[in-house]
Amino acid sequence: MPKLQSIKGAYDLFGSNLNKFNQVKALFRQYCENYGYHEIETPVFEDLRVFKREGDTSDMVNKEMYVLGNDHKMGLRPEGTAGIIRAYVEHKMYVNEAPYKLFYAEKMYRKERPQKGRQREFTQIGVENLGPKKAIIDAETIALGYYFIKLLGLNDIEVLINTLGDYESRKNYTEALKAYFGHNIECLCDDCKKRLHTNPLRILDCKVDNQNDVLQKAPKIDEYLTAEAKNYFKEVLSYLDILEIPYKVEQRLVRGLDYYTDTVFEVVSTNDASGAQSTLFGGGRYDNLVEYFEGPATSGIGFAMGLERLLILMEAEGVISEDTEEIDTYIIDLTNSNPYVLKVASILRNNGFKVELNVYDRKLKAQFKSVARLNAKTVIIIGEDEIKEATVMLKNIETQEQIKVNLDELVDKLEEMVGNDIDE
RNA sequence: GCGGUCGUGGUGAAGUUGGUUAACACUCUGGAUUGUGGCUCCAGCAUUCGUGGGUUCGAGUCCCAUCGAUCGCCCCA
Repeated sequence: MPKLQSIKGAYDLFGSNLNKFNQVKALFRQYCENYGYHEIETPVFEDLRVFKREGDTSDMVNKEMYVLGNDHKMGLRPEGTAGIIRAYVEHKMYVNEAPYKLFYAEKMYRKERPQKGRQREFTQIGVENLGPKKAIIDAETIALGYYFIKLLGLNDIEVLINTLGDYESRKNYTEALKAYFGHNIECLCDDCKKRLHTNPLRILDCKVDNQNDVLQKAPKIDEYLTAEAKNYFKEVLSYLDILEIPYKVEQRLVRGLDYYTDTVFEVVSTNDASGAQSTLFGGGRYDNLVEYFEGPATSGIGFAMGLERLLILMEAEGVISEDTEEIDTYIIDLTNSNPYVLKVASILRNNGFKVELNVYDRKLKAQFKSVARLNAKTVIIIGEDEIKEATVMLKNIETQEQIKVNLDELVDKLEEMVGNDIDE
């Protein structure tokens, strides 16, 4: 049997790392609830058609999805939105008052080459806001993500925003680009020649061809936007101004998913620590997704944030609070496992105290080492004498004060000691 | 999916042009006259160098494969 290890791009999470994960998740849950969002969990695997829709050109769905089942009809979710919309329609959540707001913190799967800030199994925390389209909601959603990152203490971030117009605008624009670049294909780099077929909008964002004259003169999205779409976008921006959220309108910003319409946004890190994966969260509005799942015409907007990337940055910017774990008391046992010791521990634990007890035959000194390691606020020492008298030696680590207490008043005494510590 | 770099114990790591017992530090375990620690001192802890194969009298050190990590491309969270 060879030594087994975790699968490429999938990682074990434990100890202080898991702790940090849970801290950020807890904060996110709380913050989402401030905005009236409710948590949802959907299955990690779904019918392939949930993720892969007709005409979908994205790599994420076509190349990077883990396909499951003997008949290859299921897939591991590469993103959260599709599954949630499926659930939204399946359970007719649209009967609730709009907007209906959902958030999630779940694992996603994408078969890419692992890299810093990019794993095959990773965690996304995100939101979906379903209901009639309204500019104020777009701004509110961006605000939720932006302020959450600020709440974590992160500073080196930038908000990029753009509009794709409605579904028709986007389609027309894509066609126009295909035609335009098709005529000028010789001027493009090799990558862009490929992009012409896969994702023409991406050409606009090419680093190689950036200064290329052909690129500079390419058709602009503006020309394909309806007046309505333009006004909508303006309105979104005005709300962001009011909220004092700094943003940069990035005409070339295109998201990888095909379902986006109107507002799209991306928050990137400007910190070097994020390496080649600088996007912290991205999202946008989608007008047709609910209908795709046979639900009533409903718009939606959401974003997803990479939790692992968030933590890389928090580490780099030094904003992670290392919370020191402490326990209320450590029970030192000098008797070699007399049942009395276990009974005392049990009584205290049932009264809400965090208690650890010595279970091995160890010298007093070794046991005191555990006291320090576990960050115990108090120590309880039990030897033959204490058992005989049904008492316990209780010591306050901070003040060094030590008293003998009867078993029946131990809970109160400990409460006093531990309680005092908290007040100070 | 493509290209570059790397892979030594729980951790950080040293290991010369291949040559007997794999440095050092932290952690951990035990001890320093038998009921009071966090300091100090002493001792112990990798049959083995990601894994498999090859070259060689001899490989952690060279070659191949494989797995993994990492950086860039691509893509995206």
